[in-house]
Amino acid sequence: MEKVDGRLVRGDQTRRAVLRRSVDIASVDGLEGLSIGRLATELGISKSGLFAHFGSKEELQLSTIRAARRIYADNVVLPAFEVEPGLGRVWALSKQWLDYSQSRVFPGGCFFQKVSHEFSARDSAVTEMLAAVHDEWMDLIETTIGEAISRGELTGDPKQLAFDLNAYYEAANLASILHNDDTTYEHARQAVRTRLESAVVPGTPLPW
Amino acid sequence: MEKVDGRLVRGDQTRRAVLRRSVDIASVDGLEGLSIGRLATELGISKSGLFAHFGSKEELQLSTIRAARRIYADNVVLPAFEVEPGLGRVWALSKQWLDYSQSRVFPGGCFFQKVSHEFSARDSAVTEMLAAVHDEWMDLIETTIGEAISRGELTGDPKQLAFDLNAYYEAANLASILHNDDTTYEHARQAVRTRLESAVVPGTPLPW
DNA sequence: TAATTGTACGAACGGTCGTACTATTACTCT
DNA sequence: AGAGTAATAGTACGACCGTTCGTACAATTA
Repeated sequence: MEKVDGRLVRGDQTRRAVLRRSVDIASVDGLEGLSIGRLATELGISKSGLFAHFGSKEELQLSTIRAARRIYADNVVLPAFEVEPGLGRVWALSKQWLDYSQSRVFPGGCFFQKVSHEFSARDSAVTEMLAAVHDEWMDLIETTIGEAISRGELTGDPKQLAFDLNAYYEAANLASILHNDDTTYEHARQAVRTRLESAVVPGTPLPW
Repeated sequence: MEKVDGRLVRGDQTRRAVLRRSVDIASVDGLEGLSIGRLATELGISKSGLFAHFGSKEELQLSTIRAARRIYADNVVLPAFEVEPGLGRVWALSKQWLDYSQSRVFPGGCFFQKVSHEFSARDSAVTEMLAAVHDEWMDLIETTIGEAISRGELTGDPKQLAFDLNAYYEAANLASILHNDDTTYEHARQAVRTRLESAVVPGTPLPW
């Protein structure tokens, strides 16, 4: 029971407020650095009241990942999908991703980069969900590239191209946060353009 | 006072044993997940005795980074530097890095990837040291590429090429750990080869 | 031999962690 | 209006955190 007549009931409002704060904290301090007591204090609610919404720390972490996924979809995927399938959409996806990272939709940079590294070497439900999200994302790039290939705008191995593009995104994200300097995004944008040009079918108009 | 007649004294042996374990733990659970109590228990020594060697948690973290840097230098940089400067060395550096990650010199994959993400959005002495190590590493790649350019084996912007190669390394490292599957290293090796071929001066023999 | 230093120890400190229970408040529905 | 339920708060817990302390023993130096 989350909605009544389309209106949010009290509990769900709290839940949303908690998760909105959770994703920001986790993008900076990780999903372990995200502590229930701290979260409650910052939101001005009781620790036990907050805890009751999730039942366990792990469930809070999983819910936080789901919330971050929605924000990610809204800020990266949806805008890119307003562009027609093909090379234009591949470029839009790259542009949206780098803008998403650079504009600090999450204060600590890409949420998923952060927490994926945090849980990468463990074996938990959180790790599994993060691996699934990573898979989902790589599949999405590959599919988008596949559409461009079907339309005769790109050639080559979509998996390889997806790997390369994603690598540029991630590298720019880390370097920019670590050095608090976003000149690296230009390297990434240049890398994307050059890599796409190497795979583009002659005669195809370039979207940048 | 660390050595007597070239022999290690007791305290330094302990210190080394601690750090050898620290880098492994940190590569899996991060530098915050590295707790003094746990470390002491695993090594069978007292918490307070261990603590006395470092004086603070932060100093333990900094020492751990220095220890990891030595291991990194031994396993990645030194082997590559046995190859003559030029394209061959650039390739050797890439190969060594991917082997270093794939062979799990650190059980959690690349130590620096892990902890750099962990501390990237913070502002501490640890963050500064990690940023410095990252800089040092990027400079090393650029210099190595610069040598190949001076010898007329490569063309283009060394900074851009360094960014691209490092991006392939990092992306392969994360994907392989997250999915517990090392097929992604072949994507990385292929990406490195293709990228180098795009910058190689015609007539230069390829080292792979 | 005496004094000093290096190394490691156990115990305890105040804090924070996640979690479990019980009470209290606020809202819905008949 | 009163019962019933959902949401929040209060309190307490055991475990672990980094850190400090006083102490014991061994090795080095005087």
